[in-house]
Amino acid sequence: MKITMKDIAKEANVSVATVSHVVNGTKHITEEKHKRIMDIIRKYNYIPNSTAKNLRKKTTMTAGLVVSSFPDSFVTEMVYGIEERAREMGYNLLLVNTNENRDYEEETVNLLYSKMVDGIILSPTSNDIDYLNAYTENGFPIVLVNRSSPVVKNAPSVTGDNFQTGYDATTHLIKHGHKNIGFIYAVPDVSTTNHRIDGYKTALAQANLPFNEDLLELGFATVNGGANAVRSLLAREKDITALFIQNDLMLVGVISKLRELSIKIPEDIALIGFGDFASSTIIDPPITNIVLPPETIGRTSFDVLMSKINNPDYSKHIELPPTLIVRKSCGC
Amino acid sequence: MKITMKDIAKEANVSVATVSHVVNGTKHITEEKHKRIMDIIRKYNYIPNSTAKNLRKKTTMTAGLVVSSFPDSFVTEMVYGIEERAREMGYNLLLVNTNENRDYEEETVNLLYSKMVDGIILSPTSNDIDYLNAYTENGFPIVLVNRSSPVVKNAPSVTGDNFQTGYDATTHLIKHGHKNIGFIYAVPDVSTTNHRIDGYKTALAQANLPFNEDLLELGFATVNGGANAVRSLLAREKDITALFIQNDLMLVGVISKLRELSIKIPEDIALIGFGDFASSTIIDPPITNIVLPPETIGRTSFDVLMSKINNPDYSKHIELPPTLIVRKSCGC
DNA sequence: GATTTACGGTAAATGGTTTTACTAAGGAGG
DNA sequence: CCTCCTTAGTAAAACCATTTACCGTAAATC
Repeated sequence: MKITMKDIAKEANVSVATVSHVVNGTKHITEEKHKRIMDIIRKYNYIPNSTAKNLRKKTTMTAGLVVSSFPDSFVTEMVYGIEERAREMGYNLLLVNTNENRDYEEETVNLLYSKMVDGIILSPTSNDIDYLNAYTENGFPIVLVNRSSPVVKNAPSVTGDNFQTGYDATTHLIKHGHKNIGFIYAVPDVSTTNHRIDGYKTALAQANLPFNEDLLELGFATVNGGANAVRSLLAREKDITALFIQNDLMLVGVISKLRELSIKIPEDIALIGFGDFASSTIIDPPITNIVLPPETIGRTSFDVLMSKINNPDYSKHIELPPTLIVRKSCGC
Repeated sequence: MKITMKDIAKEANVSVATVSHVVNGTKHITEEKHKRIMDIIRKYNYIPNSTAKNLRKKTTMTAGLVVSSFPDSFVTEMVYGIEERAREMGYNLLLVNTNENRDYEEETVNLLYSKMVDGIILSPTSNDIDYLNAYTENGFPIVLVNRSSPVVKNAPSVTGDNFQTGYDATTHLIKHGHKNIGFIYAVPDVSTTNHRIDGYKTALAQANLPFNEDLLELGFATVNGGANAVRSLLAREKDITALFIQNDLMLVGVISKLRELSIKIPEDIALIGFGDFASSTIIDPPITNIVLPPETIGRTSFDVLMSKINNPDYSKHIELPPTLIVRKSCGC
């Protein structure tokens, strides 16, 4: 049978209040009683019941973390950063992966709310998440991470600067003389993709190059997804000389497929990938990537959640800048 | 202000018990009252407080997941499997990464216990975890995953068959004529490493080859860690003709370093890696890996936790077999 | 017609803690 | 000696739900 504060109090011949004060140091208790109580606590290896404590204190020191595409490598690193920062701040994390399912996301937020988490860090499945406003407008702290959404009010966000990401990658390829740049992506209708496409378009426009919608290719975020995407893209658009690929797994598929088709990288088709994964350096040719800092995004988002919890008016949209890591696949 | 069952009851002119019965379907309530109550619940968007519920019911539908080396790719896939299975079973997961810190692991188990999780899935930092027995002997459900430990009683485990992993990889290299096989690993004093070394030794013994302790090299589980490990290993042992590397990041470092030293793979040194990561196929030469199924290990471990929760006597040690994925780096 | 049984509903206890408001006792100051 | 603080300790309320035990009433059974 589980031992409670009441049991300790009884054995020590004091009130539960006194035991509570000893446990939490909320009031000075005479040396003698303090020792007596502590001895009994240790004797029984008493561990206070946080659930009861949470109920009373209306706080759980737990945050919800809702991600949409675990275990994508970017998301994984981000989760790592969030978990680490949470741990440093004495918080625990309730992790849920929605697998890009919007309805399940909504259910999950409900569930986490009912579990009385102190706040939620959410990487939404889509832009269509106005259900969140019911929470945020009531002052429940929610911060958007990685992906943002224009429809939700009163929720700070921490993301990469995806416009700049699309812009920088595209501009770099344009500088190499490319005019027909394929854009391969994995998730439609989310800010990450949309903003990168905006950046892509803007870079083209600034170079007086036309935007061709057919150069955009959606695929699954897997190796095969990448292979299939590049196959159908190349079948449709013969003049492509460069590819900007938004996902590391897809990139592997793309490379396989290009080799299979005896298309040389970067001579025939230049490549820029997204996200710095370890083997980029040892692939032939070494891959040029544009990267955003997932761990920093994660850590920052937790800090923002803390700010939001402590100050309901807190409202910032933080965008972290990308870095282009130039190697050989872009033709440099 | 948060709305409670009491508020609903008041507005509906019924007792809280009745509201509870409507919410949980625990008793039949007349159509008319049922509707009246449900309408009010919807009107206020009432969400029951799980903390109060948990306190009363002594169960939280939440499990603790304590991993030691997130975001290692194997562990990440495993976490994915666990999370997915938990979700399917209506459970939530409290995720904590101990970063190979044994003391923090102990603290964490305490914390999770106090949070009244229904059980814990733990990937321990070391073999030295007898503190766990205080929990398991009291019937608190703990299952060990990925790594097991001989000192903890009454805790089922789900791991890969690491003995076989070490044995199969080594045997394969021996068949290619290799006699001096380096073994590069990242974590000392854990079952995964120890069992693989046992398998390595057994394979050597069966081939009447001597075991040389100096062929074992410990390094950090990073790209640089791999590069450093292979450098110091080769400086010490000139005759090495094959390497078995336990970690994908280290493998990348090893390949970089070997190329830097103009050592050809597999002609000069053959390679077997652990774990199937996507780019294995596009690296030159394609990497031969021995793999264990992290997602299945994860899913299974959650099922085992369910079994343990429902039956305190449940006690199984499940080991999943490895598969050798032969490509070119081993010289095949 | 007497006795069960079923049904709908509720009061109150319960879960384990925190926290407020109060008491009693001892000490200081005048 | 009286008053005023301070201090150590405690009783009880609060947190928000679930669940047991019970109470009428009406229907069913013999």
